[in-house]
Amino acid sequence: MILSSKSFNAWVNLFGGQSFLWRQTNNGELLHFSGKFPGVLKLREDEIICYDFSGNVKDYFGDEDDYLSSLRRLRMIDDIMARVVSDIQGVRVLKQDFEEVIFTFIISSNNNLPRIRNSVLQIANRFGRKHTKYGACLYPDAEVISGLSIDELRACGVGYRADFLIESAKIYLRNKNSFENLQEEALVEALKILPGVGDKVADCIAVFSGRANSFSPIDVWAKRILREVYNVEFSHYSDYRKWWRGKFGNDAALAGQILFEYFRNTSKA
DNA sequence: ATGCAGGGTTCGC
DNA sequence: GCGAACCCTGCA
Repeated sequence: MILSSKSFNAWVNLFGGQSFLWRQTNNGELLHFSGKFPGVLKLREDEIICYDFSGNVKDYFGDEDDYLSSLRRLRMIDDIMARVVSDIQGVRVLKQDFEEVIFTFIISSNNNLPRIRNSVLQIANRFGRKHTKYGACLYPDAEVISGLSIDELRACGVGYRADFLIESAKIYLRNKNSFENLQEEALVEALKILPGVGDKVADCIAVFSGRANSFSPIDVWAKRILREVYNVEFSHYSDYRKWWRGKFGNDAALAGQILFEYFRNTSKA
């Protein structure tokens, strides 16, 4: 499969904080060291070539036509979106494996991107199986994580989240089926039974696995941007979800990614 | 050098 | 509902 660089910004989408399961190899390719969905991307000037993905590649990266019609709708919402959408290209929302997003984003709470990435990579390298072709270690599944010790995980730099990961893995394995038919708010509420998963991480899981699109995760940056750009601020997290849905409907998840990319880089907020 | 924030959540009151 | 603690690193 081939993606156009213009309609898919690999650097932003894969390394901007939606996923922690990508890394550059020494020959410059991008490796998805996911245990569920491994594969390799080669970046050319104007296209991205996907190799050896075991699953449905198209589903993971999102459909180009859906993306373009979302952009058309977002452009018409207000002047801010009109400007932002025309300035930013190729920012999308990934549809990652549900289980893997859970067990990488638990590590993200009160943490920073380089450290999260480092922890995720260490967990893969120590406890993941090797990819048959590339020899890289792939991120372990919930089954494996549930069997690790706190010390083994702490050695990967996750700190107090080690306990969250192990306990959540056990609870997830027992309740796997209960998540299957849930989406949007119902899904984020259900996800909060997992220790280490609060409002924000639940939103990340739902949105970055493609199972919610009517809101976008609210972190410190998002709060800052929404306050300064749209002049909105709430004390209850769920009020942000309502605001997103009211403003952007089913394009809210994409709107969030595009807005944050724009205002974080250009610091025009 | 000390303090604080970093893509928050849990626990205790 | 509210504040504090949490593991650890980088940066002011």
